[in-house]
Amino acid sequence: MTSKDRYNFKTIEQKWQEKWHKSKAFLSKIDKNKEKFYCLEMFPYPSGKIHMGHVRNYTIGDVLSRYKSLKGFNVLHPMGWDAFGMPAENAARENNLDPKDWTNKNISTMKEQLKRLGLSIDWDREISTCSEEYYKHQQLFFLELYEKGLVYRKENYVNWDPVDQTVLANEQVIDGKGWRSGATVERKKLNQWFFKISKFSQELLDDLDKLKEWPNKVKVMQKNWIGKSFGCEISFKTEGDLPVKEIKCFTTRPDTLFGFSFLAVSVDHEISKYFSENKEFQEFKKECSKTGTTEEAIAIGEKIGFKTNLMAINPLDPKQKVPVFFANFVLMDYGFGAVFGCPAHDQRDFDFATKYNLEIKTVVKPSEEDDKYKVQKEAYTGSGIMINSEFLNGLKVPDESIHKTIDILEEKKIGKKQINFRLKDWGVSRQRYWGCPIPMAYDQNGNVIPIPKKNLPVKLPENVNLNSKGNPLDTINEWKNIEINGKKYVRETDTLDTFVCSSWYYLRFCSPKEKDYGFNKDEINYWMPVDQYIGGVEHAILHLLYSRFFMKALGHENEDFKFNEPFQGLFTQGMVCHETYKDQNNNWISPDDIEVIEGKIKIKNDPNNLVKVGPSESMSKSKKNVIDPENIINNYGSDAVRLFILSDSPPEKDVQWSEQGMIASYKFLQKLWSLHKKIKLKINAKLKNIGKNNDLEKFTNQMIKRVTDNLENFNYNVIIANIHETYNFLIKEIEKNYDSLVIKENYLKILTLLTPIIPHYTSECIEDLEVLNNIQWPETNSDALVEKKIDYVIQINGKKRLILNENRDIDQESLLVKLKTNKISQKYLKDKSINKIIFVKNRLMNLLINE
RNA sequence: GGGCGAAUGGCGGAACUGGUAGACGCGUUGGACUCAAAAUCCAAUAGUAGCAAUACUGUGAGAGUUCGAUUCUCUCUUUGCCCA
Repeated sequence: MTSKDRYNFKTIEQKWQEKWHKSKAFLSKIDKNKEKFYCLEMFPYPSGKIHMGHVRNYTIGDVLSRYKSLKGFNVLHPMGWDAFGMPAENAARENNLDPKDWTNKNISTMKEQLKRLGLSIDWDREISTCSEEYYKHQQLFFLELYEKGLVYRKENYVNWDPVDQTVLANEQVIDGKGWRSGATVERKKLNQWFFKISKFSQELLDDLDKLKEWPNKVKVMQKNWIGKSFGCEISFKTEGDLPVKEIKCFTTRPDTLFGFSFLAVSVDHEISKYFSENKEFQEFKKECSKTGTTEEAIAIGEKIGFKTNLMAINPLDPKQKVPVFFANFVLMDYGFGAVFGCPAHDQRDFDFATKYNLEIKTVVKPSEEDDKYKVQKEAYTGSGIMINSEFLNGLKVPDESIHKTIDILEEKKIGKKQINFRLKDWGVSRQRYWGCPIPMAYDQNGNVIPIPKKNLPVKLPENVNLNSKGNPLDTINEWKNIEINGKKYVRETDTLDTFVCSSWYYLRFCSPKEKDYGFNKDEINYWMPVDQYIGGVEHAILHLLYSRFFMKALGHENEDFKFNEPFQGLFTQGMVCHETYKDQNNNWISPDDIEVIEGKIKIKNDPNNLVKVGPSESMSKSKKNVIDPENIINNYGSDAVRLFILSDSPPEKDVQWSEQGMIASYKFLQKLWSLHKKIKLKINAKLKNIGKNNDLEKFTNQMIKRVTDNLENFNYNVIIANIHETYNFLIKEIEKNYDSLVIKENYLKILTLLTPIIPHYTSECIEDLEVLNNIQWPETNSDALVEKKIDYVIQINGKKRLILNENRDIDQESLLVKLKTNKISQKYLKDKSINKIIFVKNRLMNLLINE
C-alpha cells in the first residue's frame, strides 16, 4: 500500500470536525413532532486535561447519541463544566493565580480535546457552574428552598484542620490527619447550613422502585445509604445520684430486651452535662474523640466505656437493674444517642460486656438447638426462637418476635413503634472561596436574613488573597459588610458544596440561556427527564441521591414542577486500568519511561535497572500509570481510540489499556479503508444482474439485527466484534459476483451501522460514494433473515455427534430418515434400539439409545 | 461482620429464553514477500492421545434438577465493589 492509499486520519478527522462545527450538526431544538432523547454524561471537573476515563465515558454517550439520532430521535446531548471546587483554589494558591483564570484555561483546553474526539455535542448549550449566569439561579433556588423550610442552620460537628483553619470532608481526613497540613484533625462544632434531605427519606426510598432502568447495585447502595430501620423507642427508668429519671433509646431489636445487661449513651448525650466538672470523664471523652467518628472506625476500634452511678431498669422486668455507661461506640446522630446492650445477640455489645464483666444472657437460640443453648465465644445474631424471655418464649426470631414485643411495649406505654433513617441532612456549608456564595446575611444580633431576590446574584469578589488562614471570604470586609434597606448586615461567608451545583445542571442544559430563572418550564417539560445518564459508579450515592433530592425539593409545594426523578436510565461505566511499574527502589515508573529488551522490562536509557511489574489498577497520577489521551489521539486518531476503548471489555466493567490493542484498532481502520477502496471499484464498475447469490443481503440483515440489539443492550464490545466479522465476511464475499446496486445498497447499510462508533471514517466513506441524502438507521428485512437450511445438532444420549444441514421446518420423521442414511450416525445407531427422541424444531435432535 | 456481583484457553472476552462452549481481538507458532528487517498477507492455536479420521476431558470445586447445564438450585473456595 502506498502512502497515498492510506487512510489519513489527521486530515479526514479534522475535515469532518470542521464540517460538523460549521453546519451546527448537533444543535438541538424542540420539535414536538419527534420523540426526544436526552443523553447526558456526568460533566467533568476542569482539572487540566482530559483523561482516559473521560474518553471512555464520553465515547459511550456519543455512541448512544449518534445511534438515537440515526434512529430518528430528537437528541439532546450537551456538555458543561463542574467548575467550582478545591483543586482550583489550591492550584491558584500554589501558583499565585486567580482560580477563575485557572479554571477557564482548563476549560478551553479540555473543550478542544473533547472536540477532537468527534463527540456529537451541542456546544451551544455549554454551561459552567462557576459562571455568574449559572450560580445566580442556584442562589435563587437556595432562597426558594429556604422559604419552603427545606434549608436551615444548625450547629454540627465537623472535621476541623487547626493549621489550615478549615473544615475537611471525611475523605480528606487520612489516619486522623489533615490531608494537606498533616495536622491532627479536631472535632469542632460549627454553625452550618443544611438541606433537609431527611424530609424525603421515605420518598427517595420508595421511588427507587420506579427506576427500572437503573443498575440494581446502585439502587441497593442507595437503599442501604438511606438505611430505613424499623424498630422501637423505649424509655428506661433510671435510679441513682443524678437528677435523671428516664433515658430514651432507639432499638431495632426490642425482642432481646430480656437479655438487657447495660445501657450505653453517647458522650454527647444530655446527661453528660452532669459530668462537665468530672476530670476522669473529660479524659475519657478526649480518648473517645481519638477513635474517630466514622462508623467503620467505631466498629473496628476498641470498645471503651465510662461507668456512671446510674442504674437503668428493664421496663419488662422491674427487678432487673443494670449499669449505665458512656461508651465510644454510641453516636449522638443515631436514634437518641442511647442504646440498650444485649451482649448475647450483638457483637459490639458482646465485646463491651466481656471487657467490663457484664452479664451475658442468651435469649435467642438457633432453631436446631435446645432451650439450654448458651452463647459462648461470640454473639448470636441469626434467626431462631426466643428463650429465657417469659411471655416472649417460643416466638420466631425475627419474624414474630420484633412486632410482638413492640405491641406489648406499646400496650404498656413504655415503648413506641418507630422508623429510623440513617440518611442525615445534607450539610452544604464550605469554608472556601471558590464556590457559590450562600445568599444569606446576619444582623448584629446574629439573626438570619435572606438576601433580597432583587439583589441577586451575590457575586464572588475577585482578586482575593487566597493565602490567608481560613476562608478567604472572611477577610474581605468591603464584600462582607453590606446594607439592606438602610440596615447593616454581615454576609454569610461560607460557600455551597459543589454537589449543589451538580444537583440541577441537567435542568439548565434544557434552557441554558434563560435569563430570569434556572430553567424554562416548557423546555424542561419537553426534554426532561434525562433518558440515559452515564457516569462512574463512584457517584452511585452522593451525587445521584442529591440530584434526586433536588428534583423533589423543587417540586415540593410547587404544582408547576412535575418531575420527581431526574434520570430515567442510568449506566455506570467501568474504569480504565493499566499495569503499574516500580523501579528497584519502589518508586512508581510511568509506562512512557520503560522499554522491553529481550523480554525484560527495563527503564529507558538505564538498561541495568529492571522494572517490577505490579497489578493493573485504575489509572491515577499518584501511581503514574496514566496514558495521556492527547498523545494517543495524535498518534492513532480519534476513531481508532473510540474503537479501542470500546472493544476489549463490556462498558460496565473495567478495561485494561493495551498499547497493542490500540495499535490493532488503528491497523484495523487501515484494513477497512482498503476494503472500502475495493468495494468502491465494484460499485463503480456498474455490474449488472450477475447470479442469484443473496448471501450479502442475508449477512447485512443479520448484522443490522445483531448490532441494533447490542446497541440497545450496551454490549458495545460485542459490536466491535461484529465489525470485525463484517470485515472478515466482506473481504472474501466482495470477490464474488454481485450487482453493483446490490453492493452499494448493502454496503451503505453496513457503513451506517459503524457510524456511531467511528463517525469520521464512515462519513468519509459515505461521501466518497457520492451519497447525498441523509442516512438513517437501517431496518431489518426479516424475510432475508430466514435461513432455508439449518444446521441440526444431532445428539446421541445427550452428546453432540454430528451436524446435519437440512431444510428449515423439517419434521422429526424426515430428519430421522436422513439420519439413518448418514454414515457417522450409523456407527452409533447400528444394532441399537432408539428408546426416545427429543426433537427441537429447527434446532436439534437427541436420540436416547441403549449403550 | 452484612449486602450485591464475579469466576470460561497464554490474555481480554463471546454464547438468544437450558440446546454446536471458546465468536471477535491480542499474543504465540509456522509459512509467503524481502539481501535483511519492519509493514502486509496466508495458515494453525482449549487440553490429552493420534499421521489422520476421530475419541476422551474441559466453563473455580463438589453435589442436584434435566434427554441436555457456562446458563437453574444447594454447599464450598477465591475474588471485586459497597456498607459497617
